[in-house]
Amino acid sequence: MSETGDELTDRLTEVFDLVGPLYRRAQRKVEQDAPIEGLSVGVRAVLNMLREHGPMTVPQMGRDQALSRQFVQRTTNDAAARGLVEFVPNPAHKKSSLIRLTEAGRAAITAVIDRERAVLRQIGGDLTEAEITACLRVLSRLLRLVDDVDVD
Amino acid sequence: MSETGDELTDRLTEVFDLVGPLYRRAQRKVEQDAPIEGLSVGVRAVLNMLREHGPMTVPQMGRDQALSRQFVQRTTNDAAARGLVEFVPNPAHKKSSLIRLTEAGRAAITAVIDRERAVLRQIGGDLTEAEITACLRVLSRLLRLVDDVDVD
DNA sequence: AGAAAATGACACCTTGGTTGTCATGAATGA
DNA sequence: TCATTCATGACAACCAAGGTGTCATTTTCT
Repeated sequence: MSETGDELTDRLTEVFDLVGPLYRRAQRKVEQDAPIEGLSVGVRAVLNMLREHGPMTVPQMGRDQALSRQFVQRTTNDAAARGLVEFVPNPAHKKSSLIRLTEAGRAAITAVIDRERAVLRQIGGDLTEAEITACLRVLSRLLRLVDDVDVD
Repeated sequence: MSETGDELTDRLTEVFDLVGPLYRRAQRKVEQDAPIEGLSVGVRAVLNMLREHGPMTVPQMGRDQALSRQFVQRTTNDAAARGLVEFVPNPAHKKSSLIRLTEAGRAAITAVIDRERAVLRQIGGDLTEAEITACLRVLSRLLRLVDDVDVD
């Protein structure tokens, strides 16, 4: 094993290696948990964005999550077909309407999030505020690093 | 937004929300970076496991990364076809051979990792050892939490 | 007003990853 | 020891996440 760099870099690599398994297992966990509401991970992501940021347009969501515009579009249309979101006229843009959560959509995403939070809470006690803050900072930095990949 | 829980849980949710985009963008970054060596993310993962743990069997790798046995098998066969890994007889198990990096395989994965490390190093300076340690701890906890999902 | 960019619709494709089945080789317990 | 059960590998079918390409319409910019 060549000693090319500093210790920190090694540790960062470890972080990266953790993200993969975590993402995959979490995804399975979610889709194994969510079928009651029938939300795919895509729909879940859209609903969650709307829940946090309020109404947004499709391209906005795509940029926000580094997903292709078309993918978000499809997902959004799907969510709309299920009555989870609705298109409201965008004063600033005739063609590109704002996407807003319906009551059903809000109920669905809230239920999912609450269930996830319940699970998260079980382990939260063991971790300190500072640790989580640090984690967020590290992940944000990593995210910003790979952020220049532009899609669409 | 219902105030159902503690602050910590909220922050953990944030962590989770960061893992998704990070995984996706990193994956794209890797596959956009790695084509020189021609490694898919699957092959990359296999080679990296072998690089860190030494020779292992396919099922071992699957369990380690929470991937289905068959997926790892396919990926491994692919890697073998490209001469990146080789099957060495397993004294403890006639049917299940150990998978070992070839010289070419080691060279390939080393090159990839080194390039990644170079990128990582750019931002490493901004983060402290303690922060990364905390991040690793948090992610590990999360990983353990969703760990009971068994595949295959 | 005209050119360039943004949006939506639609179709196609790639690929990461799983599931199922079957045959064979390994472990286990009566 | 033998029968049963479990682990492994091969092969195929399948699914879903997500991207790409194209075209028509709408917006924006100069």
